[in-house]
Order: sequence, then structure tokens, then C-alpha cells
Amino acid sequence: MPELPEVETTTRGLAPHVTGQTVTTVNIYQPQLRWPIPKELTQLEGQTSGDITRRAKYMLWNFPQGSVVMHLGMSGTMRVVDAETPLKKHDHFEVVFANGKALRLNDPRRFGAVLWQEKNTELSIIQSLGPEPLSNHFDGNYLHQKLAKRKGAIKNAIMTNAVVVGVGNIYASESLFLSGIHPKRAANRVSKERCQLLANNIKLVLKKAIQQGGTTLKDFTQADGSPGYFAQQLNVYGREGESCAQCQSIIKNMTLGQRSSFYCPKCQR
DNA sequence: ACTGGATCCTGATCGC
DNA sequence: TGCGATCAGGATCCAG
Repeated sequence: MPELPEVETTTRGLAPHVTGQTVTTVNIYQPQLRWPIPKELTQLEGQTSGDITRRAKYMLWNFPQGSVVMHLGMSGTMRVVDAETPLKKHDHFEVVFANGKALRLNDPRRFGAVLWQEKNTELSIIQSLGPEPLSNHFDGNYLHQKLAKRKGAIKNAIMTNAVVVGVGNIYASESLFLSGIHPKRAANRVSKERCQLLANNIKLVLKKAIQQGGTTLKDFTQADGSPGYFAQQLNVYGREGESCAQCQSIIKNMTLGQRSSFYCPKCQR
């Protein structure tokens, strides 16, 4: 489900509700997510939370002794509700606050994660992350240099977290379309100029999507339950068989790295 | 060192 | 209407 814009949208929506709250209870209903939810999270009971930030597609919820690291996987959503609200199917994790509200993670496919990171340490999954796409460190020069030895498809490369984080299947297809680059092109055969273009378009697409509150494909909702509105602006994703807005060619869908990849065979080379 | 593939899981949808 | 097959927005790990 969520790519970077969706995680950003969720983080922003949650922030006012989960910052500076006293935790009364931590409930782990289904610990079996991508990794088991650590029982030590119950140590947060009685603690007061700090702010919540985003790194890649992870949310970092800070406490005095460390951070709760949360990932939504493919199907996760986080909501703040009244603590008396009945649990829904697939509500796996809950933090109840002294003010009568509760933060809940719902994740049908259970590809998401809830982990604990001690203060002044970094989990290996966080440590290995590449630069944020919206940071100054990510630009055409960086991308070109990073791709120099990669012979595989450019689409797979920009979806690799060690290269750049936060570019998922939707926005990978979209940014390649905007850049006129064929998804299957060898990464090391994208010129420096086109890397510049691609880096800029990745930033553009992600920024736009964040402004729109994310892309609601199936059931993504923002923290307040409203949908994202970016879907209507997609040029190629999910538009197989439709005509390209730029050249009227028929948009195609092929499988790359076991993920569907949409592209315009004429505009993208 | 890279990369392709399998894998964790449920649910929606499609074809018969 | 029912049922099995297929496909989903992620990302790690392992074999080759």
C-alpha cells in the first residue's frame, strides 16, 4: 500500500495526536508481523512520548529511552481512535493514552513492522538506508555515480533502498515516464543528464503526491480517514491499454523484478 | 558484488 | 453463486 507520500501523510496526521502523550497501556494483539513485535514495548507504559518523524517508509516515534519504529508494509494503516472503540479485524498493535485515545495499527497482510530502537543506536534496517529523495544529497550527480556499476533495470535500481529510499512501484513508474526513460534500460546506461532529469522528477512526483495526501488505490486513508487524491494524476500506473497523454500510444504493462511496470513504449527509451 | 527469485500474509477480483 | 488462480502499494534474505 503505502509509498513515501502515504507514510509522510500518515506521520503528519498522527503527529498532533501522539506527541507529548502519556502512555497508559501497550497492547500487542498479534505479534507476528514481518518481525515479532518486541514485548519490551510494554516498558513504554507510564512514559510520555516525544515527536514522530519519518525516515524512508519508516515512522520513528520518539521516547526518552529510544524510538518505536513502525512500517506499514503493503496493507498497513495507523489510526487514532477513542480507546473504547471496538477493535477491528487485523488490529495488531495498540498504544492507549491517558487522554482516552488510542493509536492502532491495522494490517491485514502483516508485512508491516513495529520495532524498538534504543536511544543512540540504529537498527540495521535503518542503518542501511540510502538518502532521502527530497534531501539535497539526492541529485543527478549522486544518482549517476550510484548507478555506475548497476547493469540491471533502472526501475529496479531506483526502487532499491540502498540507492534511494521511498520510491515504490507507483512512483518509480511515474517518474520514469516523466523522464522518458524505459523501465528496463540498464541503470548504468542512463546518462548523467537523464539522471539529473530523473532525480528531479522523482522529487517532483513525490512532492505532488504528498500535497495531494497520497495515492488512494484500494483502501489507503490518511490518518483522519480521508482518502488521498493523487490517483487521478497518474500518467501510466494502472493505465495499461489506455492511450498515452503525450503521444496517444497504448500504455503497456510488463513484469520487472516481479512487479508490474507500466510505461509508454514510444515516449520511454 | 549483483541479481533474480522465493517469501512472509490476507483479501479483492477475475475467469470459468 | 462458487471456487480456484492470480495479483496487490514492500523489502529482506539466500542461492547462484
